Amino acid sequence: MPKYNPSVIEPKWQNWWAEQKTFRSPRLPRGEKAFILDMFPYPSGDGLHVGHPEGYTATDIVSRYERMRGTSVIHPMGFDAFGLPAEEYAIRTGTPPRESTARNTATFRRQLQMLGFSYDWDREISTTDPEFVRWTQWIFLVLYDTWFDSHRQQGRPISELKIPDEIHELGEVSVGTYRDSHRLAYQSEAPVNWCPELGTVLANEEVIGGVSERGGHPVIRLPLRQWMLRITAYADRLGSELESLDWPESIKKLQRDWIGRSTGAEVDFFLPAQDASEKDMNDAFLTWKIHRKANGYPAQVSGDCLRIYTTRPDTLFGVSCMVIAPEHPLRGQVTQPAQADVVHDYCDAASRKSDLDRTDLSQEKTGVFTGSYCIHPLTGKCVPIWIADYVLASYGTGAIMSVPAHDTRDFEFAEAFGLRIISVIEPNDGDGVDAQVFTGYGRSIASGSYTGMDSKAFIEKVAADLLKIGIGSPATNYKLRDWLFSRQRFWGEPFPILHELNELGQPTGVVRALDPQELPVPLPKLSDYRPGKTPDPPLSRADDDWLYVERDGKKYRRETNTMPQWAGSCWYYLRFLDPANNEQFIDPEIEKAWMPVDLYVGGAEHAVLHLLYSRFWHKVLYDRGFVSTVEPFARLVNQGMILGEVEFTGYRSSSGGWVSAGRQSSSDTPTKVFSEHVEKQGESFVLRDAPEVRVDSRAHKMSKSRGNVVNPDEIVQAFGADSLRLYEMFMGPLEATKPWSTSGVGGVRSFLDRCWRLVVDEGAENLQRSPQVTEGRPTDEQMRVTHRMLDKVTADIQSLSFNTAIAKMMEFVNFATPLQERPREMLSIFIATLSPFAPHLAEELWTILGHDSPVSLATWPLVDNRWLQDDTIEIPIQVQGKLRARITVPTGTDAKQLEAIAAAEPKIAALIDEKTIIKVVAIPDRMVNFVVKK
RNA sequence: GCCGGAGUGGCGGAAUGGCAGACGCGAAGGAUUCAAAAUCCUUUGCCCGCAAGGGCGUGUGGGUUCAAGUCCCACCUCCGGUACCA
Repeated sequence: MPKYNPSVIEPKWQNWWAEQKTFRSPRLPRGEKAFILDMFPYPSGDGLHVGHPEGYTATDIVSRYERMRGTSVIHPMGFDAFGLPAEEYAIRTGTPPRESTARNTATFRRQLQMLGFSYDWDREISTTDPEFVRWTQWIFLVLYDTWFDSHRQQGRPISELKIPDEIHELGEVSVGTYRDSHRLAYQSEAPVNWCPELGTVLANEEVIGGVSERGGHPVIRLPLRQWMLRITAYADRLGSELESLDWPESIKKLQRDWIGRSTGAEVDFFLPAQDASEKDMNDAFLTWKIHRKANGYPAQVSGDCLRIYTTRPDTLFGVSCMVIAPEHPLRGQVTQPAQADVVHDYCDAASRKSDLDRTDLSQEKTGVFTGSYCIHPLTGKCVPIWIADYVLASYGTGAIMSVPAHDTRDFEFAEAFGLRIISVIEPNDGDGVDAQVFTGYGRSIASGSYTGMDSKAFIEKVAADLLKIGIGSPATNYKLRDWLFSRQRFWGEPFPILHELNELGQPTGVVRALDPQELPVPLPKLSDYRPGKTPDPPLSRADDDWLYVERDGKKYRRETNTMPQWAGSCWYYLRFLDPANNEQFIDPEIEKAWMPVDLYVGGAEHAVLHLLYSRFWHKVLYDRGFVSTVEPFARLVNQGMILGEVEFTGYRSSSGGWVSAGRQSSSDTPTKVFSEHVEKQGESFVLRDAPEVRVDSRAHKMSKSRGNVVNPDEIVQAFGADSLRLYEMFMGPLEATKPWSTSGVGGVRSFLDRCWRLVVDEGAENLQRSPQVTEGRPTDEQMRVTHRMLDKVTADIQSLSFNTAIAKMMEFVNFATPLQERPREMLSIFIATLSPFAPHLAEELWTILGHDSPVSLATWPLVDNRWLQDDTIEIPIQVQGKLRARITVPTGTDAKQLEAIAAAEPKIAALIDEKTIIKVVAIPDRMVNFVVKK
């Protein structure tokens, strides 16, 4: 009784593929190439999740299909093993990260291999391999050695940075400082996001709503020396070069919004001596204006004015006050003695607020008056200066002009402190008139010589006017901040950087990059690798042997921060192409031949992290001539999330009775209800035994705490890898979020059983071909069904519509199962078509059908178009757009004939009899519609 | 609040503006079996009807069209993301 037994045939073919190196890719592609890439996983301690195989199966199907079409395919896999998840696991289980990572990686590798993915395992990489780390560090040196030429919009070697004469004159140290201030990798001492719970600082992108993206821990602001990457230099290109990419629009938009380019104007407000008389103030203001007109708008602000950034210079006449951030550099200068105490208290409180507090309390605007005034450059009027924490120091100039009539936040601020609200824009035609605050564009009122102008024209003109008199300038700003690139954790790449020490062992502030030949810098051996409660990195506890080095007679201390999780993933795709190269990070010939990535599949959660960071690195490598493409990932597809099985939830009150869903309060306990106790009533589900009680029906995210996590190992054991692969593709569109259903896996398993029985004689003693498999020619009908299936599956693979491809193959099996004679030729086409989806079963059946070489290397069957057409076709006939009858006509029957045949159809004839036909729409091979007069 | 995405049978889901519900799950019936499992076959959107047949149906309300799940306008609900960026 040879039944379909995946637990035998799956390992058998996996071993065979591994031994034969069936999926090895050539060094260079021959003919067409396809670089098909998955987002490589973090080998966490929990093993593979059913979400992983979804994208991996999709790319595997495409890879196998492309290979069968004769394309040179590179389809690699590796592990992103540095970083917090692995390290947290290591700490939790008390094992050194390298050991736990090795173990977790082994589990992931085993699970991936168990699913029969056609990776070229000879190209496997891990970001933690010293050889990989070496090149990650090398790229850091490239970043360190690059400055951004904003005129050319290009990164260039630091040696090509022109040193201004006045800097030269100041000597070596100043030249060094000048260079350092232009490098793409630089150190900065600024308030950063410190997460005490994780024991590290985090990048902006890793902080969401004031808490850490990973773990949801609170984050506070702390000034610290950190390594930064100047991603903001590339902001324009990261935005504009998205255009050409075949990515989901939603992801492009997410990136554009994150970059957050805005245009507007900078305006300087004159800051007079506060104790001067009104006349002196006016004189000083006039002198200042004359000076500005003569010398133009200065690039650097001096202390005699307050510079603000606004996107709406057309509201300049509606200013009621200036607001500066608590951390603004002019804070001390503008704070009058009488206000010093309140200002100090306010700013002190603001600095100690966590980001979470700042956002949480966002409803109520707070602030303090400084006691100072500045002078409006166009009206000459005095404007009070306030401090408020709703203004961010890190954006624009850290100061704004507050226009309560036309900005919601300014309005709230003005309301809270009773400030004047001056309306300067009238809506054009009643849009938004009833709102308290009008933030739209319209016609200017009470705006001096600009009164009556259209907002947009105003914006252009005033920016130009201000530039002419040296008081303002058009300006562009970005929400994107420079990338905080260092972490106070153990499990990451050490920086290839040395800090010079003086005779006393104190850092001199001079930094020295290692030579490429000195790489990799290994991680030191530590007995305690846990993060500290303070920002002092674990690496600072390393032995002196590691920590201190001597070069050219000078003593140095190594950088003890490590790189963040994202470093390795920024460039791993390149290393896959040339994983063993120990001369260079990649051979340019290989890079040119394989790049860019033709299909990149992964989760949407990386939309602004990994995908933005790696694009940035890639552009730097491109500018420096190390890679040949501007963008790394030509086509991106996000697979949707797989939720847990649908659950019904009822609510029980404290007295034990049921509470209808929607009416429950937080004191009622959610209770799981089994589906057999539930029925549908109208729009909602209710308890079968108590129909007045509604229950919620919903699939939830898989999580350990909910206990709805599906383990791929168990599914493979119960149904086989081919069933898991097929089910995940059959659930619905790749990009959709969809709930898991174990009985659905059973469904595709029985489909595979049916495939097996098409070929194998289950009644026989031994494994042998079913006697119903014949050598004869397929009938015309069989050819039609087979080629139509093939045609549909081929098209669906190309559009990644795997669910409908599988449905079509199921239809084929439904057709073929009752056949008493099943030509081998027909079955061979089917098995070849099935093979990218269920490769193990396909290999086995292919062999049983008598083929010598594996189906994985077979040629994708060619669609014969003559089988796609029928001789006759059934056509719906409508009257008044309603389906009334069907007729069968020869394919290609023209409209006139079609109309005649349709009108003659008895039922139609009865319906249109004695009625006036106004119009007949007859479309050959489609439909006929009679429009009649009532 | 803002930005995405989605609302189609009991469920997952199909449908170049042209026969709504392909395919699968579940359910019901039958064949096979001593019996069960497995397998095979049939039915399965809702309502009226013994039937033939008819009516109603893609979140709601309008519109465009000979024809709308699909296009346009307004709204509702759910899911996901995001939060003072001037």
